[in-house]
Amino acid sequence: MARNSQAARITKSRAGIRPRPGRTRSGNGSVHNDLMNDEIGLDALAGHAGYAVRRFQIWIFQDFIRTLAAVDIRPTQYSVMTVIGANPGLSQMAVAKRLGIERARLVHLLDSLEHRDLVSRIKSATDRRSHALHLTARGRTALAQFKRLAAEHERHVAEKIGKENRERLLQILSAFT
Amino acid sequence: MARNSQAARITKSRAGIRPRPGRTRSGNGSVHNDLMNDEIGLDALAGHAGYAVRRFQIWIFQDFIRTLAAVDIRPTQYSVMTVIGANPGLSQMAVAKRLGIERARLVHLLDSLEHRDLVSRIKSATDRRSHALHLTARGRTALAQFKRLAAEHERHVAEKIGKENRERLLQILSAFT
DNA sequence: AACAATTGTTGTCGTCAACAACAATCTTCC
DNA sequence: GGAAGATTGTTGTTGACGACAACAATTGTT
Repeated sequence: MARNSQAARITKSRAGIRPRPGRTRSGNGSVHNDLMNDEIGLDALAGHAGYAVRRFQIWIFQDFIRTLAAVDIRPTQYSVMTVIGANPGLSQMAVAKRLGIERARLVHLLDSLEHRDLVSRIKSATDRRSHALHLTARGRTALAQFKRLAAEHERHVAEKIGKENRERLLQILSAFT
Repeated sequence: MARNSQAARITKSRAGIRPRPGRTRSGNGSVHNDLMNDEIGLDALAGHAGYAVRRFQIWIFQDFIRTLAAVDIRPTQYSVMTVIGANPGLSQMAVAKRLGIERARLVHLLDSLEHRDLVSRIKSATDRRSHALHLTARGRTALAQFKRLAAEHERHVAEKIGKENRERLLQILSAFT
């Protein structure tokens, strides 16, 4: 169903992070080509945190998606289930704020998870505007498996950048978690 | 022109990274609410590199966009101009590979930059399929200003996570640059 | 010369962030 | 107590972005 196909697509294009140019400059023998080696860079792109972070984020998400492809769970879905699992009864607003998701977006995410019988929206008795979010029984056992796979993904990260570097990175970015 | 309005939009919604919940759980007094404090978390979301990186990446891009809003340049546009500026004459394929962008996407990016007279596509004489990419005179002076603003953005990053942490992070992620 | 590969281009699809508008439902304040 | 304002979930739109597929023009290979 539409996401499986995408997961499959991503699984296909895989290997090292970026298809670093096997050969770089095409046949153009135009101006200013002082660097006759094969690397393009040395460019001023190094030293830009945003660029490195973006590339890393793409890599890490692709690995997450690939590692959890069998259960068809994407990072955002995982984070939603994790938060609900740890704090049953939260409203959609609360979950959205916690995860920095827009409540508009959460609607579709929950629709999907609810259709898969992983999460249930229970009408709150005290505030009839809001829904209390809970994992279903199936959702709870499923989440346990998701967490095992997520842990495997984290091991991939550690392999990629080093165990200590991963921990240092988590520490540096702890303010954003 | 369509992007200015978006930059303005982003500029508006601003402050600390995330609107951390002032009040958390809504009025629902439902099941399992063992934690009576105001924080939702303590959840298992800590320890997940991908989540922290995603949040950080969002923050850093928003700051970049905001800092360069006056010149209406987004991160991807900046990276394209930087690579072309450092390696004049590159083909679109070469730039796409270097930046991990699809060549299909680069077409629109270059269309935009070319319309703004920042970049020019010059038909290669040696390979008539490809275009040699160059900055225009206007593009060169513009890029110099962009780089000054980008440096200001980097200072924001350093303020946010600490100067040493920023450098450590750049070092950890250097493989992805 | 025939066939395969590459380059730029166009177009489609799905994800995602940001907004706006709306009905139903609290909350506040007079 | 009731009007005015705020909040919650929902629907829909826009734009940036990554992944793909198909195509014409051109180059490379055999």
